Amino acid sequence: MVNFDGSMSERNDTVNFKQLEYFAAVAEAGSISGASRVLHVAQPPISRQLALLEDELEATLFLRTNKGVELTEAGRCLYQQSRQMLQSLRTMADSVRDVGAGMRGQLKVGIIYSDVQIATNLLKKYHEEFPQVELYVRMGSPGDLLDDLNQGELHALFLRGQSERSYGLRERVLGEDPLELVMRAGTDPAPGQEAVPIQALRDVPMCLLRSDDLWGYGRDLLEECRRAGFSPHVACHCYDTPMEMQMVQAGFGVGFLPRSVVAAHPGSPVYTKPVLEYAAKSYPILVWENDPYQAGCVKRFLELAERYQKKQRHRA
Amino acid sequence: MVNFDGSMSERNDTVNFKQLEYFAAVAEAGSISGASRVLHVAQPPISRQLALLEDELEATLFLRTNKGVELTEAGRCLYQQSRQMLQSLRTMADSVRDVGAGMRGQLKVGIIYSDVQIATNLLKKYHEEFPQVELYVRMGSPGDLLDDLNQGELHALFLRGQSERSYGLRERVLGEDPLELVMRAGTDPAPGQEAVPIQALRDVPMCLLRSDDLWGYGRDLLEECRRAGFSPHVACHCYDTPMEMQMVQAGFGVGFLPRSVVAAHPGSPVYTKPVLEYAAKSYPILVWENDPYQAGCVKRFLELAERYQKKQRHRA
DNA sequence: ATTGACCATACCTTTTTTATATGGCAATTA
DNA sequence: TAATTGCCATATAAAAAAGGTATGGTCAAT
Repeated sequence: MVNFDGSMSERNDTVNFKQLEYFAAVAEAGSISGASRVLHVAQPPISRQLALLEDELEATLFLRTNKGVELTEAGRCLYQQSRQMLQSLRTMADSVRDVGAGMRGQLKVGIIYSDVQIATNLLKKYHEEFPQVELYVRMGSPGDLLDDLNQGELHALFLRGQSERSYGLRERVLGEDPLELVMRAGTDPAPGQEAVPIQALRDVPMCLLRSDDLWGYGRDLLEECRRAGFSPHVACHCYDTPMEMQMVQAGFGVGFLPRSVVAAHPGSPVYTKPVLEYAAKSYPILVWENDPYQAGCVKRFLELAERYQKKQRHRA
Repeated sequence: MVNFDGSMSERNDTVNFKQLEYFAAVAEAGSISGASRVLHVAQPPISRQLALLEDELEATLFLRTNKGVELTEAGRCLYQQSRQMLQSLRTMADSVRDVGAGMRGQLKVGIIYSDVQIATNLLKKYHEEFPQVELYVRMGSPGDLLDDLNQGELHALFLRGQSERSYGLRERVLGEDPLELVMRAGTDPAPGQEAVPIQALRDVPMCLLRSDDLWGYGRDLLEECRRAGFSPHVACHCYDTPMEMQMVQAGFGVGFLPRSVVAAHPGSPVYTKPVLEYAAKSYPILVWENDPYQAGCVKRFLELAERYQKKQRHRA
């Protein structure tokens, strides 16, 4: 059949994967009828698709003999390449499926210093379940991390919340952690005692997180002191938690931090004591964007966090 | 539509090339309707193929918004890979087309020493016209080369034929070359003369190709000498032409070779003279298998050889 | 409130693919 | 020599897939 413009009326405008599959099966079976048995497809369709492929490629791919077919040079050239191609097609499909299911992908989380322990615990569990997901972790101040979250550079943050305080985002409380005074021998305001009476802080220099960021652990303590009739001297305003630890350790004064932060430094000369009259708590929370369409691996991570929290609650 | 076993009745069993093309177009256009304008296909079919692809890959590839679509993580994963895939599919098709047309592939030829010049001339022309074909050339004795040809390790041979002698294969005479005596000053049987009378060979030692191979150039000369009433002394039977050249040059005796072989060594002390009464000729021939199905590049080469021969004939 | 741009669905038509039936060819077998 | 067998190609009708048109829903901008 020839069109009025002289061109053959084959409307097969590009090579089809099905044709490549048939072709490869024929090449491997050594005959069309053999391939038809393998593919569970009748012989004529394969014959036809092969002919279409040959038309499309303007080359004879097989020598037809009376006991099968044999690859020509062009056929061998196609066979080598089509095997790779079919292979990478399957690989591609699998990897997309994995990404869709959250088995593969990228998970980017931000962590504040106080949450390093709980975050790494949770991420460890996550990694055991989804080892193919690439983890990106960064540490920073709550403000910086929230900026990155808003710009979509991070998927979730480990922060601290004051009970029900909210960031206008989705969040989940992961646990609780008493806030305690941090000190070392020599700066202990109540040596030998289990807890420190708040009045003992009256003339003690303090090292606190600056409270002009989102909030520092010290702000509520200072307010509590004012209610108790005095305003302690803040010897040092720290921009971050590890620095506060260092200053306390260096003897600048008494700090005020979640107990777990100090507990994470076994062997350190620094230790904590509660304030006798003031049982404040800090809540590690996981914060994420209120995106109705999260990447699969982020979903899986948030689900894991939910299970984790449920378990913690039952334990308590 | 759900089958009785609970599975969805989608019969789309593998990713389709067309689906990838549509997908890539949508990703690039940023909207389905945009892609439909680019592809000259209505919007609903693209929408449908996209849905099929998403079903097949068990992943949402695009976020549908009211002003277009946006790639999800799985979509980005697919896009990166599908671009490469589409690209290499086209490359593959082109390369197969090239092989089919004889523009690309492998051409393996065997050459006997006497034919080096004519062979390299012809191969040079071929290479200029088909620079992408990889050439494989080997030199050897006619017997070895014919073995390789029969085993399919070589596509064509440059040999010498005695006028109408045949190898049971296809062959084409490429030219003609007078057979002459080879000598140097000191072994010249007729110094100062243009041609050597055959009787002058009576007591001259000769260096000839051994004649137990397919045939040596010397065999017919020896017969001619016997007809002339004498049998010359063969000082040295040479297994190959270059060795004969060396022996002649070393002064072992007089050789008998195609003139062009000696002419290819300008500056050599060796030169040729015809036998006065005996004007034998050697014919460079191209020999190939009588294969009804030659690789494209071999066909092109044989066609070139035909044109070359025609031109030579016209010239003569 | 209306319009416009977009995507999804329903439905019908066209194209493509498949399966069945059949014929030709070459090699093996009776 | 004739028959059989296994192979591929072609013709044709049925099934499947893809395309086109019409239409409805949603959201944002007018």
